[in-house]
Amino acid sequence: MTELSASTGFSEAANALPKTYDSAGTEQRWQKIWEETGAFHPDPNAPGEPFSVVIPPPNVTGSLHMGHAFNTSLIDTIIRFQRLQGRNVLCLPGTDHASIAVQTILEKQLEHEGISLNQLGRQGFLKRAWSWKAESGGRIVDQLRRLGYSVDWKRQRFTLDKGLSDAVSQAFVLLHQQGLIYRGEYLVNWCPASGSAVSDLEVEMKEVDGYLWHFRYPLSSGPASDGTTHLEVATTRPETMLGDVAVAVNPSDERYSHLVGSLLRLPLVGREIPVVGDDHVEKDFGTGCVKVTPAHDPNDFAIGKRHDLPLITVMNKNGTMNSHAGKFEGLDRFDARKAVVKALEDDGFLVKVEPYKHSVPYSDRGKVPVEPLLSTQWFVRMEPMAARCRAHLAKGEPRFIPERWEKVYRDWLIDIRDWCISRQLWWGHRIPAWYVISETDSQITDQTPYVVACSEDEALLKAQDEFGPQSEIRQDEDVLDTWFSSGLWPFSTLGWPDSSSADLQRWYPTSTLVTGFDIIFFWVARMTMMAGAFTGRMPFADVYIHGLVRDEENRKMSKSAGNGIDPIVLINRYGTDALRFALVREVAGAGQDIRLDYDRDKDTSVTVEASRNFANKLWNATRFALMNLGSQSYESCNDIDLEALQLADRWILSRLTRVNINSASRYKNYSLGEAAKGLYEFVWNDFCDWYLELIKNRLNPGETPTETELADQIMARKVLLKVLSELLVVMHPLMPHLTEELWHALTGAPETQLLALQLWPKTDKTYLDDQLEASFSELFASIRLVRNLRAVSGLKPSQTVPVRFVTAKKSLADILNKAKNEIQTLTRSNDLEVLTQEEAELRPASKVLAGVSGELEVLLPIEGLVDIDALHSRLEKDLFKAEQEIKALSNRLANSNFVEKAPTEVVTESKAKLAEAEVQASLARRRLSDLK
RNA sequence: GGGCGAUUAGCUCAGCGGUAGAGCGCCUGCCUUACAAGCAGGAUGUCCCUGGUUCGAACCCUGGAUCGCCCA
Repeated sequence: MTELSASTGFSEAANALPKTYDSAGTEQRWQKIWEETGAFHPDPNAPGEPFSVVIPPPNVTGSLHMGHAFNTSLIDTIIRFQRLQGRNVLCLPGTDHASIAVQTILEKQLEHEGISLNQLGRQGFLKRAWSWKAESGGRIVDQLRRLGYSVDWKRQRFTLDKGLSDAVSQAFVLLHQQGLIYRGEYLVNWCPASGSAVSDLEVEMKEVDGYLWHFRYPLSSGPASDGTTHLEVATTRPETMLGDVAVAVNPSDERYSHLVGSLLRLPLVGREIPVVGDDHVEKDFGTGCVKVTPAHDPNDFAIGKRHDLPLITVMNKNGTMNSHAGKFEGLDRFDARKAVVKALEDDGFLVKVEPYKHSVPYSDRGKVPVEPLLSTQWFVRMEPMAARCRAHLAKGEPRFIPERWEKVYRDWLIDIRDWCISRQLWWGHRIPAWYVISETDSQITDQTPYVVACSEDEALLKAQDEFGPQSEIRQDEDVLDTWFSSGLWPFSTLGWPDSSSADLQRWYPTSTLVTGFDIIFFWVARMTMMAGAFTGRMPFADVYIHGLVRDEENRKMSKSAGNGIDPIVLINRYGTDALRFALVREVAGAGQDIRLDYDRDKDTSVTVEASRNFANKLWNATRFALMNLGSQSYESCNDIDLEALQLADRWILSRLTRVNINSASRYKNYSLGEAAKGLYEFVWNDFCDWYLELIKNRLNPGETPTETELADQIMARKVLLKVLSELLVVMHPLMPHLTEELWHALTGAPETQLLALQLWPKTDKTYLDDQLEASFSELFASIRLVRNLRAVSGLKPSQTVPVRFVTAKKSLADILNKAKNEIQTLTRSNDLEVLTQEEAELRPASKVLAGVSGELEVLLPIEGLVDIDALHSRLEKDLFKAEQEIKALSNRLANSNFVEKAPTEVVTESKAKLAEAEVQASLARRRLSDLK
């Protein structure tokens, strides 16, 4: 426990605190101290059960957005909690090179500057890319710091670091050795905008309004026996007809089956193409005849395979038509579409055009339709890797929270297609494959032999060994898909492939992965597959999946949509802790998206503002405590005699213990929103509204206090210290800066001693007292009743009044009697009595203010100066409510089915409620008649 | 075509078998020596529709509507 110079004087500390919480100064100061003291730089040899997290590395594409702030808030809350639990916590930060995204940004810049890629060259381009990385990465890391992220900056990694790049080469080599990586010519998703192949996951299907063009393909040998002269095909992509190699019909389609085997003459091109029968053709779709372009459509590619058809590619990689397109060569694919339609129409082959809604594959990054294109690429064989993941999943590894995401993950691992990993880009990990060029006259073709190795030297040795000492080699020009390196992140960052790495041994597998549902396939599944292949284990025990941050119109926030909110703007306005608390508090248990309100003109958010106000509430509660703690030593709060406590003390300690236990289990079980909401209620309602108000008198006993009063003051101070100091620890994961600041103010601990590294307060279940809490609920309701009565009848707030409570309920009378002093203060009463019904009857029946609630009647025996009408309507409302309840309850109890079948507790409870409502109604009736 | 969410107070969302809750907003009083970023009091709902199960349904089950997402 903290050493504290006994009487430094809390009031001095209080004087040092301004009236409102200044987030900016406080936050940056603690961020600096945390980092400089190495608070979050763990030693692998330190004691404590390990707990580790690798953060989802942000792309170095500019700056952070709200989604990162959200993810960060959740992770940091979790790891700070685990640290308070005494675990040896590593949270490893870093950034991702984001191959295609960064290259796109840079190419745009170059285009803007009028510099061509060829001019700049690969090396020149990479130089620019690295300087962009320095700038963007630096900005992102600064932003992460401003979120108060308790990560170990000394272990910060970047996916293109030496170590991580070596890991990528090693992984590639190993997969290749195992036959899981292969090279070959296949139809891939070609993004003409970025000039690269992309994976299936980087393609998004979009519904677009297009047309269905119907064309006539004539039979080349004249009319058939039944007089058929042509077949009609329908297509949404006329320009591809230049590459048609067949027309397919369903063999069971009576209209066409006899034509299977006949030849058609392809219009414009003149090529003879066969009619083939294929079961996959839908008879009911269009005309039932499908043009087959195997080199430009995945389905057609499959048909082509089945019928051994040739592949004719009619486009270049930049999306223009090539020499196979004849007179259309050089046209952009969309211009070619118009030209082809026009030509077919002119030649009389166009039958009709109908508007048609269909799905078009778009490139995620390039924002243009992808072109299925035949090209030679590198692939990872997915099925064996997925099978291993499925086997782990069957054992519950990893565990998904919320559970439903497990199904999403599992379904994707079934029927998985191979992963195209090569990208025709410069920024990224160059593929560690070298072609033996001496074998093929330095022309690299599909048949060129190659070697795969971790370095050029090693590759050369391999090549010479295999192809002779004269062998020359040249490295593949392409880079790897960014997700290839991201897949290694949980272990490459910890030192893999060096299995002797202390970090790897200590912290791998990691404990929890926290990420958005949008990258379950891209990232989570890739990590589990890679980890399975290289470490034999799943890379994390738990996967906590959260939703996305949406804007006020429920749109996903993104840079491209231009609706992103810069978290720093909100931090500047409200403080980091306020933003974090607001985000975490919004999280629902089921992992829904969260919607953040934001006024773009004013840069304000009422959600975050509410959290800022909450921070200020806690700030002022602590300030109040400091003003009232006198010379009470901080340590003394550990010495509390439960028996000697006042009821209010025992009540707040019961509440504190409860919130402590609940918070711990909620943090642990990823119910972070629940944790935040529970603490908000405890701080604001229980602690500030009730407890602090209840003890104000005891803290200020006046000029000449009695010995009892002094003892009572000390007691209140001790409890106040205990509650507040524990509360600050429990709140710390959610509002780290504020609580660190306040904890230091309260404990006087030196800056070298940090709240962030304290231990979670021990709970003592003997403090829990259900009955007392129930009694206090009744007490509070009674106080509210008096206040309501005062307000409704227009009494001045400053006016003190006598108060009479009348009740037949013993437990209630009991607590009211015991809390007389407090009630007087909280109701501005100068004279308080608790009476039985009989005692009340003996009083003169003068005109009094009266209200009823439950089995309690409140009388304020004063006359005049009150609003009788308001009081009257208030009582009538009470009566109406009571009567409604009586009706409902007696109906229920009159139902023999209910009495027989409902659990006895419920029946008893209903009877009790009915009795209570009846008392309330009769009280209200009597008071109403008194008023007349 | 298959699947998954959502639909509750003006707004944002909790609740998930025992006759509706929070924050914000709104109304009425208060500059009460921690906090006006505050205090006290108050109003506000065919819990999307439809059947069904049940003594009892916002909650469970059928069917449907609307919005959103994922996969093909």
